[in-house]
Amino acid sequence: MSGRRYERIYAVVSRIPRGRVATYGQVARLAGLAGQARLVGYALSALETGSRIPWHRVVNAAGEISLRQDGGQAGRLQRVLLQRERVRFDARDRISLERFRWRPRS
DNA sequence: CTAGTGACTGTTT
DNA sequence: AAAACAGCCACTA
Repeated sequence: MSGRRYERIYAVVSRIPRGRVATYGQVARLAGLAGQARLVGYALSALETGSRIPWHRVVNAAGEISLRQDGGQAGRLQRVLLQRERVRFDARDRISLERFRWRPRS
């Protein structure tokens, strides 16, 4: 099912702590796949419902939730899951990366 | 093998 | 500030 690249991506996403978010590009870089942000989105879309991977902590470079396909259902779920972790959204439905971006040590 | 697609992003209009 | 463009590459048909 999952290739080597997907596993690396999942391993990075799993390290994002509660109350923090990472961007697709950031996850790609940390997984050793610089410049392949789209692959991260592709890998997350392949996750099954109920997966243990904290997929909801990954947002786009603008600090917005990026889920275009599902009519907004999963997007609303992602927002709720993040708000439960006390991640705040502004009036334009954006998260301040300045405040909530995960900054792993080296 | 080729062509189309997409939970993206940095740069340029 | 917002939209268009051009790279990016695994996956599917």
